[in-house]
Amino acid sequence: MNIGDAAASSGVSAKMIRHYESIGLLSAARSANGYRVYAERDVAVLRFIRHARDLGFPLEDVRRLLGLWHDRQRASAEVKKLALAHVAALETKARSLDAMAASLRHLAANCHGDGRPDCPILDDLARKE
Amino acid sequence: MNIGDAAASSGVSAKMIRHYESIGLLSAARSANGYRVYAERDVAVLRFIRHARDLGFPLEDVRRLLGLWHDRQRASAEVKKLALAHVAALETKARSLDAMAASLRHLAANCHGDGRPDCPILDDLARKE
DNA sequence: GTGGGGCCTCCCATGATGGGAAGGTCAAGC
DNA sequence: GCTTGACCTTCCCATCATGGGAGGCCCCAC
Repeated sequence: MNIGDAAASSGVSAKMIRHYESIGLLSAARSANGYRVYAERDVAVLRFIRHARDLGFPLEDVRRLLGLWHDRQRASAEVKKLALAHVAALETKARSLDAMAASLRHLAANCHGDGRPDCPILDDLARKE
Repeated sequence: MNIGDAAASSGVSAKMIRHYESIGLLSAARSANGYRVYAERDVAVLRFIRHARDLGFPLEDVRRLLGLWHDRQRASAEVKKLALAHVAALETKARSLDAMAASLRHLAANCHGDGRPDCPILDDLARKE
C-alpha cells in the first residue's frame, strides 16, 4: 500500500503522514523505488493518531499514548491520568474562551450598533490600564 | 520614551511592539541614534492592541478595530458586527473544546484506572473508522 | 574609560497543517 | 515504444502570535 492509499483509508493526509514519520510517531518501509509502503497495522496507527488528534491531544501526548497502546503491560491508570489531565486543559481553555466571549458580548450589548459613532466596545479597548 | 518604557507602561513586550510595527499596526519615530521613540499616544495604541488581544481578537481584527477607532466618523454598527462575529467564533471554539472534553471524560469514566491493562480510552482511539 | 544595561537587526523555534516546486516512477492507452 | 497523467519523492515556505538569543551599537554612571 502506497502513501495515497494509506491516507485514504486512515483519513490522515499524505502530507501529515510524512510529517508524523519525520517526528518519529511512525515508521514506514520503502519499496525499491523509494516509495513508502504501508501495511494494515500502519493504517491502524494512523487512525489512532487521528482519533487522538480529534480529541485535541497534542502530538507529544499522542506519542505517549501510542507508547502505552503498544505496551500491553501498561496500567490503565497511566492512560487515565493522561486523559484526565488533557480534559482539564481542554476545559480550562474552553472556560477562558467563554470568559472572553462573555466580556465581549456584554460590551456589544451596550453598543447601539447604529450609525452613531459612540461605541462602548472601542471605549473599553481604549481604557487606560 | 524608548521602547522599554513603552513596553512597561503598555504591558506589551518590546519584542511584540517591534513585531506590531513590522506588520504595520504601529509606527514609531526614531531618535538620532536609531532608537524608537514613543509618545503617550503610542502607548494608548499599544494598550488598545493588548486589550483586543486579551479578548482573543486575531491581529487582523485588531488592525480593523484600530482603523475604526481612529476614524471618528465610523458607525458603531461596524464595530458591533466585528465584535459579535468574534463572539460567535469564540463560542464555536469553546463548544468544540467542551465536546472533546465531554467525550474524553466519558471514556475516562469507563476506565478502571488501576493496574490492569484494559483501557476503553485506548480501545476507542484504536477503533476502526 | 570601563562596565552594565538598553537598544538595534536578524535568525530560529514553537505546533499542526497546508501549498507548491522540481523531479523521479509507474501504468495505461495509442 | 512512447506519451500522458497520476502518483511518489524531497525541500522550502506560509500560517499565527510569541519568545529566545546572537552579535553589535549606544549611552550613562562610576
